Amino acid sequence: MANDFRQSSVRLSCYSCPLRSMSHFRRFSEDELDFVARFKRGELSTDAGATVVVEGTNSAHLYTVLEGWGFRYKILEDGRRQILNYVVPGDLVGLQGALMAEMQHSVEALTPMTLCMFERSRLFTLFEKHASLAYDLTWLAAREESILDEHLLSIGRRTALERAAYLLAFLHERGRLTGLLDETRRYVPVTQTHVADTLGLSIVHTNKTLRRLGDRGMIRWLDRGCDVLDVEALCEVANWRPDDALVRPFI
Amino acid sequence: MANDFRQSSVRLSCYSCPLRSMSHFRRFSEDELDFVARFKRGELSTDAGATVVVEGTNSAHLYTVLEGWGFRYKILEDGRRQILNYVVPGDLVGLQGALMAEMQHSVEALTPMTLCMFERSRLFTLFEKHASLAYDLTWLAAREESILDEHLLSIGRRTALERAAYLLAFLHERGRLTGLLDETRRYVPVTQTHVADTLGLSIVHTNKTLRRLGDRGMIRWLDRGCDVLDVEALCEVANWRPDDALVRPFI
DNA sequence: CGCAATGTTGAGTATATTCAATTATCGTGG
DNA sequence: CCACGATAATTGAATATACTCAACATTGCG
Repeated sequence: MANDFRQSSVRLSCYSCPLRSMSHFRRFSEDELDFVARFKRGELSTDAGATVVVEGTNSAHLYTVLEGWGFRYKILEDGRRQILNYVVPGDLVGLQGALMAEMQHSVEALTPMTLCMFERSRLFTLFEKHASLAYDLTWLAAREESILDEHLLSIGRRTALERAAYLLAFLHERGRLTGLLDETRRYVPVTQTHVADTLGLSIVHTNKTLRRLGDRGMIRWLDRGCDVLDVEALCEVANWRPDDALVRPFI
Repeated sequence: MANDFRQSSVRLSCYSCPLRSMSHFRRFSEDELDFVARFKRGELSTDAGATVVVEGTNSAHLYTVLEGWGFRYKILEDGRRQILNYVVPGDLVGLQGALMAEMQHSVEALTPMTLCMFERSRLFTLFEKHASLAYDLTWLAAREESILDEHLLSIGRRTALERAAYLLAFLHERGRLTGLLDETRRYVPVTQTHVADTLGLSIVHTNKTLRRLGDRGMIRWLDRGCDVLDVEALCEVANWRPDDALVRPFI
């Protein structure tokens, strides 16, 4: 439950970064790759359940997710928790802390994770020397913003069933694009408590709502997660279409 | 109700921009100011109720708010609307459209507004020539993200009363920092429908909730808006503290 | 003046929460 | 190996919260 970090034994070189070979991420020039390789300062491996970033602190580091699922959240004083968004390979973790005074949210691993670590103090150099990478950073921030917009629409105006359908379709899509899910691996690793804390519902009502999606054959709930059986149907219920941007930046 | 744009007769020079004299916004170097002055392509003046940006379109422009209040929103096919955030002087409008394929939300004016217009096509030049301004752009995107995080926490996990208190404290704080509100002008220009669509509540329930805040002497509802009488008390109810960052970037 | 938008209120209904109890699964230690 | 506790999922019942419907008051504007 507490922080549980392992020092990775094998360290990946940016030159052979497995994410770069995926069609979903944009190609780098040799120049950009050289810079990022020098920007990188290490790797962080965590167990499932580990807290990677703590609200109110200010880490000297900035991360990119290499492997695994995680989530960002905030809690109120009395313990009420709201999950803000999920992180998957290619996502930045800790940009806020790098730009502002301190982190305004925490990040926890859903599965074992590997993160690529960068020196916060060298971020401004990136802006000075590599406009294209700076542009990508802003792109990533703008995309996070548009995801949060959709989440707000969901929690604020969709019904419980629509919200649940949206969330699972959304997670399935993110997992699919980043190589975490495919035709055979369709297991989204969240508990019903995570779903409840994302949708702004109680666990009991979340359970009943997920059951309804299961009854309609759209998902199959297993222990600590579910298989997404029919993404199209989920999108239909939620009245949502995934963003069809083909390539995305990645630092 | 429809788009209603006026061509401004008097056009402000960036060198005498009224926002720059405010302590809330960071100072520019002469170099930066020169660039922004050339980046600027015009001004947009709108009436209250005008739609400045339409979801699904892709304007050739990017804006900075100079005067007035506005809001960003999304709607579902059947008309359900969710207000995502409010815009005040110094806020960027249309960054998403400038970076991604198209706008994922609309923007509407709450009061008459003046916006400073920039050429989208020249955005990349900003990244190439002015790292400090690019950094500011990313900072603004990250801050928008952290505001949306707080909104999500609010809609997802706060009670109706807490949500309403948070929203009014939040709007009052934003207005105060950007010169829209002060000791004498404390009128926040939103209808109860706007509040409802921001908080994810019905108008009827919003009305009853606002009345409770009024009964406790924290606000006084007027026609199409309210006076915020006791921000401290609102913050207390919401269990929220405004961000105490002193200066912020502004392009 | 009359319409349109906004704000208000009460009543009945629907949705979602809390409380409480039960089952299943997994890993740990005896 | 099995008992045990911890976490997760499930279910029913009572209650609270929020929504819809409907009617009416108020204001500003053409």
